[in-house]
Amino acid sequence: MLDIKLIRENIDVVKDGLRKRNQEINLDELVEQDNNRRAVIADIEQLRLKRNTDSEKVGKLKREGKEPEKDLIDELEKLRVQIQDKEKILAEVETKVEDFLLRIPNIPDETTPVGKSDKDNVVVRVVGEPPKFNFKPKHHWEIGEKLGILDFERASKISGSRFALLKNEGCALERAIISFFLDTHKERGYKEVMTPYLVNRASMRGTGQLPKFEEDLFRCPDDQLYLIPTAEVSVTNLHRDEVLDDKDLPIKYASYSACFRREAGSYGKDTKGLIRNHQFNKVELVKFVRPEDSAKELELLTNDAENVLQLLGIPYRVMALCSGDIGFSSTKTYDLEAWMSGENMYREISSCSNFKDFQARRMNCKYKNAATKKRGFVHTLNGSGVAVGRTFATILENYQQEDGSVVIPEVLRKYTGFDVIKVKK
RNA sequence: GGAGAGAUGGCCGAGCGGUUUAAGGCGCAGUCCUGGAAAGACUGUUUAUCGGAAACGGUAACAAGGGUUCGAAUCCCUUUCUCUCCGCCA
Repeated sequence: MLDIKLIRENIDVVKDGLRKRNQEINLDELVEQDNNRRAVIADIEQLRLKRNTDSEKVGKLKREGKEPEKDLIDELEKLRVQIQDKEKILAEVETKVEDFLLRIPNIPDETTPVGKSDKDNVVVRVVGEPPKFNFKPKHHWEIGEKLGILDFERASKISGSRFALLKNEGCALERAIISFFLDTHKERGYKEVMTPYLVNRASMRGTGQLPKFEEDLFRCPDDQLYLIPTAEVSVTNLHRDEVLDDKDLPIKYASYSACFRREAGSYGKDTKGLIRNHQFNKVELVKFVRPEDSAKELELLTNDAENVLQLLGIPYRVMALCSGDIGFSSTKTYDLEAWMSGENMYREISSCSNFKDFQARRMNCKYKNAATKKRGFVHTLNGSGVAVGRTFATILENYQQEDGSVVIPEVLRKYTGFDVIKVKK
């Protein structure tokens, strides 16, 4: 959520930021609504002031054993009704302004490249070389089914399309990837948390999924709960409505979770394999930092995500997303794209973003500045560290052998207990 | 699912229609005292928002929302959460 004061005082800056996102939002209408809100508040406060002083008079008289005059009581009765009416109006106006604010995206950072679509994203660096094959590399779903570690047919029998079923060494490999990610991030100062997968509306609003992206979420309406699309939601909301201690910052969390996405609007895209499933595993990195540190912390967070790809020997590139392609809550995002030999292209495997105070304001998450003794909103960041199913897929595609077997990357072997997945005879 | 108890400031805890400006304590900060410290004394110590250059002042907040009342932390209703007991289930 943007600060209404920022919008009032620097409306051109905000308009400019939204223009870079190709967003048409009538901010003048919002300011008009907010003016109205302020006028109603001023009215109510005047009325309450009068009520408070006159009621005090009544109380004083009663304590002295005297009866207050009827005129005074009548006047107060009238005030009560007036205040009640105005309060109803205020509630409506406030809801209107808040709902408006909750649907405005964050404004892009100055360093975010300006552009319209993913075609305008900028390659920041390319790390590692795609492996060379003297045969035609297969897609991961072909490899996995042949090895008996992936079974999409039965997954769709059980649940439908866009679900995966892991079997045999596939299960061990998935668990190995998760453990490897968590252990590696913990060595770099992240604290591990395991959080609920079902969260309430307030949490979804806090990180920005609601109210605008309801149709992207799996819902349990009977219980007013939502399945998390990423651990970002539950981990970031750990500190909703809290005031953090300056000396504890930055706070860094690593969290494994299953993630659930309806993928509404992506019909026909990536229908095969592990790339775009309704349910998938992910290790997420989340940071709470001082505002002055967030730019630097985004670079470090991205490096931490890159680190696991480097250790796995997966070639990747870092993309700076352009203003038209960054997410609703983000000011700046780096995507890590892993090389997929079967598809002969780079695919997103991590997305690292700096939200600045956008989520913190929605969540009311503050910190007390030790030097100034003032409270302010923290900055939040997060990034995948990294997507587990997609890592599984890149390993199959990049480490496949001509005979159909898959070699396990060195760093995973102590977790899997085997160093190759062989084709069953 | 049933029955009951509860939710008050950073923390503990009183208050159960109007001098609450939320007692008292702990903690924290400052001043005095001291060679230094402890102890002691005194002073201060929430947040949001509006007005104001500031000092300061208004308004709101005692889990959340609604109601009763001239006036609600206090009475009534609903919801959420915590705890205890019973039942059911793993």
